[in-house]
Amino acid sequence: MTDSLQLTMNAYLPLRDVVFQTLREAILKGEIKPGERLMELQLAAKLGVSRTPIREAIRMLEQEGLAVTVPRRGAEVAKMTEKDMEDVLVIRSTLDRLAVQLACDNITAEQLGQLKSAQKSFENSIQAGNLKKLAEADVAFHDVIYKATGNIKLEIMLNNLREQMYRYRVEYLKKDKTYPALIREHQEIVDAIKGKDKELAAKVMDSHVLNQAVAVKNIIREQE
Amino acid sequence: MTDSLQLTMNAYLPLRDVVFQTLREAILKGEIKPGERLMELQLAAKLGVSRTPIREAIRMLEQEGLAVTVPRRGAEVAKMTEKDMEDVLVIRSTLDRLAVQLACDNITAEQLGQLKSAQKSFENSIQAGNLKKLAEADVAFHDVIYKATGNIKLEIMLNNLREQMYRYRVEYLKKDKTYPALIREHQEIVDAIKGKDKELAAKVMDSHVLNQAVAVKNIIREQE
DNA sequence: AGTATGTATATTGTATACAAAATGCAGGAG
DNA sequence: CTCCTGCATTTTGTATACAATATACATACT
Repeated sequence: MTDSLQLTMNAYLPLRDVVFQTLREAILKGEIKPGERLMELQLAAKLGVSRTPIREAIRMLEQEGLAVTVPRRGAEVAKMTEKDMEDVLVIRSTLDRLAVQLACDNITAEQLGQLKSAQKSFENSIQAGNLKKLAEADVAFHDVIYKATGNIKLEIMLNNLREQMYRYRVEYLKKDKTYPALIREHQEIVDAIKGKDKELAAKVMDSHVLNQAVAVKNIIREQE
Repeated sequence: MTDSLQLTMNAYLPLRDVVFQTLREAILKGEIKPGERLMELQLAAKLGVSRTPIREAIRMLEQEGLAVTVPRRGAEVAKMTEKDMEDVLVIRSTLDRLAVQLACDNITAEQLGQLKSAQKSFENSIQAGNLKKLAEADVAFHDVIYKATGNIKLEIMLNNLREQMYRYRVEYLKKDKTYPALIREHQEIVDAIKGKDKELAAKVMDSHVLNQAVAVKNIIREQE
């Protein structure tokens, strides 16, 4: 784990929420690794709070699938096996298809603009070789689509599913050099949504997600 | 709320888990109603534990979508609007289709047997006019299918989605007298799975879920 | 009468204290 | 040398104490 996890004491949010966000970020960025233990006293000391908000944050991480706890032994960052990832990908591919189809129906002009600019920023990040920006732009791209569905529960679920892959996906973006393919796929998605062609959109999104499956599973296999 | 919520002090589970299960049950059964506040001190007194496990249980309920909390005001049982229910149903219908198709591929002989006996018990409950048993049999029926997918994450998600409808669904089972249709639908699903006809299974499951949509939404509309 | 303000009370937020279980290690028996 | 046992330490589980905020009601002012 990084030595100094720091709380960004923003607004007047309950500490549990701040702790939750902090730990979540740290896990997703890989600063705390799968299998690493989440010890309350240690975290409390590191973050300068008491155990209570730490414990509540852990309960929340648990329900998000980012942590696993064994009674009387405590929590650790959830590991994902290849099978887990496969399971998640099957679900995600199904729901992503649904999402993009709903987006075809419900997307607003403003959101379409956001989608295009996310796509632009994705391309730029690749040219600039900026991986952090690249990942962010990719998240933004899909976020616009999720929001455009008009189905908040779906948005939350898809964000959660994406989250579970994210740690591994960052590695994949580093390794996989088929960026042109990614750009093309994104562009096809934009076009399909713009043309409100639900069938096409679903098809393209499906292969977009499935393309990642192989790569991400390779990453996991290496780690096992 | 019921006056005496009681803890079933089973094994040596952490209290937070016992509290969580207890509250969850109470919410699903309608013993604690949507919009009702979940006050820590009150619940702690009622269940004979301190506030700490109550708080942790609430954090878990929150992530399951069964409770909503406003900082500095506390938690209450989540209300569902008609729109919420529509959103959930869209997702559930998609994932139920997926589930039944996966089940066609992966179901074991034993599970097929369980499916048939769940179906039997469903019919018997209707004849006996036992609503509690009826609801349980229905849950069991779908549970077998979820388990048969071999995709644990999917199983968890579908259980969660079902859970969110459950409170309203109980009412619907009381009102809606189209039991023969339900039996027929279940039988069609069993047959499709037995014949490993994925297309048919998906189609039947889809209409099965969608049939409930109208009824459940009516219940909600009445309550609003 | 209506609004504003202050105060009491209820309730959540956070920290800490104490209890119980798990873990690791040392020392001894075989 | 290996395995078992028991103690010390760590860590979680639960309860409680204290702080801060929100809520409700009463009172005063316009």
